[in-house]
Amino acid sequence: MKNNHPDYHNTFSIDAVIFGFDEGNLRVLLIERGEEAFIGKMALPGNLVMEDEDLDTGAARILYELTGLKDAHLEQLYTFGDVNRHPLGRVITVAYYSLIRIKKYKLQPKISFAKRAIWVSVSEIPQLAFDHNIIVDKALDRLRGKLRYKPIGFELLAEKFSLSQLQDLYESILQIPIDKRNFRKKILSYDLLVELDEKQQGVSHRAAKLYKFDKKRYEHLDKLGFNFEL
Amino acid sequence: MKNNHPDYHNTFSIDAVIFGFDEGNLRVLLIERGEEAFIGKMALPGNLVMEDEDLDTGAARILYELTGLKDAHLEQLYTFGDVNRHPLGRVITVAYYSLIRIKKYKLQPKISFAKRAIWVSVSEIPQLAFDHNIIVDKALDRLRGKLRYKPIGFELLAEKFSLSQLQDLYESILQIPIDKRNFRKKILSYDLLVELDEKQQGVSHRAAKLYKFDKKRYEHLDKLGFNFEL
DNA sequence: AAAGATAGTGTAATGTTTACACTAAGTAAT
DNA sequence: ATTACTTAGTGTAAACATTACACTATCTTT
Repeated sequence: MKNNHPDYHNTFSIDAVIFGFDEGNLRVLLIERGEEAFIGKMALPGNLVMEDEDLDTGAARILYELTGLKDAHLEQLYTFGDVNRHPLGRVITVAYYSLIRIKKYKLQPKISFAKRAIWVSVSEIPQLAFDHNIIVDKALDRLRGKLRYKPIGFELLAEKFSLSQLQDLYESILQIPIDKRNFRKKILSYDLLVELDEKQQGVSHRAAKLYKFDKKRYEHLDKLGFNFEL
Repeated sequence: MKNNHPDYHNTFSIDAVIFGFDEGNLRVLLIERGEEAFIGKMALPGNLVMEDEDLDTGAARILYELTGLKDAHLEQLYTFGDVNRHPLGRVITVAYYSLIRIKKYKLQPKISFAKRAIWVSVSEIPQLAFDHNIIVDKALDRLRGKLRYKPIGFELLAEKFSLSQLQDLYESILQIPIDKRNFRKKILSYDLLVELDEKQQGVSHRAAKLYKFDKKRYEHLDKLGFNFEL
């Protein structure tokens, strides 16, 4: 079962782990594969890289073709290169990951390589093609690690959010309870949130104030050596 | 200059950034290349991966062949895949890094691909072949980041070391001054160092007590959710 | 008007980090 | 054997950060 397919000789691919957050659930973007190997199985969006294409460029292209997503800020995660990870030959894959706002995008595969693209809660991920379950686990580890010391949670929320929504995100991704007063005190102390003149709409209880993340200010402080930590 | 060499068609390589520490200097292991491209230039130890070889296995093999080093604990760093990073064709490279005790190993290339292997202080790294300066910079960033929240400094020191040597290592890699009393208080508070019944030998001043790192205990605490931080 | 739901708020106790300077032990030179 | 030199080794008080903890405010629904 090794190196026996002409198109899969000594070549490389990209797979993307795209996280979203929705109704208190962390979700991953999966496609249903429309081609061999693993036709019909769920998998991460991924495909072969072209020969005249930088890795980062290829990652953006492949994500767009398979899901319709554009402009996600992809970061490299890890490279998986076990000899037998692909049944049709030697393919190493460079995994990327990204955090996006689910509602900002409409999923729509551009090529039949993906039959459809869907958001799946991380607690309900099925058995995936290739070693993709391992890749998702690695991405989850990275996300959890990074969430504690970089202000990246905002990328998963709507632009305007309440402090409770933010706390809910941290609690649900890190799987720890957080004290409400201490959470607010700490997150506000960094002075990275801008309080808006606006409240939640359409909730059947007291509406919360909305905030947005001051990215400019964070980047400024970051350069000065400031360290975020939740 | 692209994809015009039959051996370099759509293929991948591994490069290793091996750090050592010596006389207050952080050093990187470099080879002098004995083959094209960049013959005669200094470069990271690196070579093409074989088709029937896992990445991790290939990394260990290549490091051994080019430097004589065995059993270094290699960790994946990042994958570099710009189209034009290699002048003879499309080669993506998976970079690995490792921290080792310089004195534990004798450098001795096993194949002529490397004319010689030497330790170079990070402050004196020349212009290297390919994009290897960028790879070294990335490894340095990773090392500095990791040093703060994982007890990895010990891998660079002799098995038995004094607290001053350890402090010197932190100060010199992180390029910050550290208060001696606070440093000792903190590092000892983790209870990860075993005080030995032994002192420094052959120094022309008061000899320091020697310690060793209790790796077993660290791994145990790590599993329980303990977080090291300097 | 009452019940239900979530938002929003302060303080005291505990633990951590920081800043800071002298004595102890050994070697080398006279 | 005394002195000078070099690095090892040590404690405390003040500032700061973290934790634990419970009630009132605001809005909607009935």
